[in-house]
Amino acid sequence: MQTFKRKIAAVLAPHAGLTEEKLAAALETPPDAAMGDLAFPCFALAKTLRKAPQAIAADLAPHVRGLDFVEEVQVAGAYLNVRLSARAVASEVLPRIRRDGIAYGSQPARGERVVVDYSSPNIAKPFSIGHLRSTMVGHALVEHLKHLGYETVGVNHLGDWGTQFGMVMAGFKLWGDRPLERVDVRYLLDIYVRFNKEAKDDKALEELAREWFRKLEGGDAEARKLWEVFREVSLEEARRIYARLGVEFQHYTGESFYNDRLSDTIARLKQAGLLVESQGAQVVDLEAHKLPPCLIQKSDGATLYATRDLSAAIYRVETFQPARVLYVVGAPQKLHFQQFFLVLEKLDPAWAGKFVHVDFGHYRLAEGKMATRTGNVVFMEDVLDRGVEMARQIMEQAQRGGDLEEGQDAQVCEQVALGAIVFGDLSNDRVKDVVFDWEKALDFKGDTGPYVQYTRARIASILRKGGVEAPESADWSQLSTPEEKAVMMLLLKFPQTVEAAAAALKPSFTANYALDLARAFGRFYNLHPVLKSEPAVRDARLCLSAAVGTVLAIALRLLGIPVPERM
RNA sequence: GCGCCCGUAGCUCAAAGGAUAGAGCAUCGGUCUUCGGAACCGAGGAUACGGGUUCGAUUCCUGUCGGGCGCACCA
Repeated sequence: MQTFKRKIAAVLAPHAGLTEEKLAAALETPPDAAMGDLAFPCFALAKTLRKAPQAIAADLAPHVRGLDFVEEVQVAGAYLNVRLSARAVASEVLPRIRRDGIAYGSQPARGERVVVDYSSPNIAKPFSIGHLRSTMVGHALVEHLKHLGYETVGVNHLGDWGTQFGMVMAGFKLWGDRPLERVDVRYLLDIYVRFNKEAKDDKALEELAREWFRKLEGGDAEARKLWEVFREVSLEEARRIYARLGVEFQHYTGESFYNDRLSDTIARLKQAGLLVESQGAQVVDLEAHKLPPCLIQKSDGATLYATRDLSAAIYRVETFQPARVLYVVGAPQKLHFQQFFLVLEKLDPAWAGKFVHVDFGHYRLAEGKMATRTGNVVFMEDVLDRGVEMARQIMEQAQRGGDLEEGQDAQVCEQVALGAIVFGDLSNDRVKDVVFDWEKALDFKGDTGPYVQYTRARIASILRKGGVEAPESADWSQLSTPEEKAVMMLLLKFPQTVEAAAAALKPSFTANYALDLARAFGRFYNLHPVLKSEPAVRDARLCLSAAVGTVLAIALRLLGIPVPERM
């Protein structure tokens, strides 16, 4: 796409009084393919050229008309509409995808590192559907950034410290009826829920929880032992889920990791003259930014969330020397991030803009807020398991023509379930809240992950049945239908889509692109036979199909969704 | 009370300041002796409300209403 835009810009720029870069950037896609493939709106030039925009468009038209890849130029009002020749588009994009393969749309290493902090579940609580967004948005961003030449460091900032551990420890000591070796997360959850319930009427329990947490901080052997076991069994579940989701982290540095750095951080803040005392606590005043103060140290001397986050941020900058640090954390914590980013900036002005909060809307239940405390949660593992079950049902009903080999079913069901769940999560703009709905989360029809996977699997099937590799090249003039053209225009658009997704930190761009491409291909192959066409047409269509298969596979990979060959 | 986010079709969501606001689900009607029907085609149906900026606003600014979230010793 850039190639065509640049060439058009080169001939138009001198006559439009714009730089080539600006002109190329102004080129857009018309709303209807019948109008053309690229459009240049002339409104903005009316002032500088002191001419009616329609007249400008008419004046510019002849310059584009001469280009060899241009099939037709039309002036529609103030728009200059350009139709590219299908042959030119095909010879531009199909060989490139063939050559680049899964690297299509990628960029060379740029020697910049990005730390991505994502997933970060709270330990001692089960992994809920609420953790899916951070996990998959973070993973998708990592994949996008890698594709675009960044080096990424995935960090799982486990919530493995804090008073909630005090609650579980206190609860376990009070009611625990299992040996330590036999506790698992759900058992811990029961304790946690019961503790919260009883603490409502019994204030002494809260004090007990605080006391256990103090013991833990003080290095008490028993508290330490409990903490280690609770942490490990929770992590076990999380790792199981990450394995299913195909998510990996370079570092599992949780909050506890920073415990021995907290005093340094506080000293550093003090040295910078940022700490002031307020109501017995140590805070950084942010009045000048019209924000509430950032609490660093409690009146009893204990540290807080912000202290640990500051320590982690400093550690990351010093250890990884990243260009940016992304925090994929829910929108409710926005204020917290604003505050502690400002503190970082005060500590070192060069850090301004280095830290980014990638916020997202939360999952809610139709019945109300999701909260582990009340036991009002949907477990991630249940969603995955039910997804697999539903995939199996659909697979059994489907008339698939016996294309699946023995023993593949289980794996495919898992892959398709993931496709439904993960794609459903990523295809929506991350800033919006989501009301969790079983039917919607496990939808396999229409605008869904399975639809994209299905289209890709059908392409794989066609290529298998063809019994031949798609040829390296073909007579591109055979790709003459509007459906083929539409598909190719989308293929051309893929690289800029990935860039836009990475720039906006919104994997939903890529997800929606994948749907568009799958739909466009669906139209094409329902209307035009590939294998049954005459050899020249067949070869060209095989190339086109292979290219779509490649791009869909890349898109799915960028989203962290498996790509089944058959389903 | 103050602050942030979100209001688009019956429902769930799209839309790089651009042309006639697109999909899916659901509903109704079609394709089908098929390269695998988790498919394809068609129909109806929408920008919460009022100002402003702009040649042009779903998009930017502002006010109202509605929903969500947050606002000091939790994370």
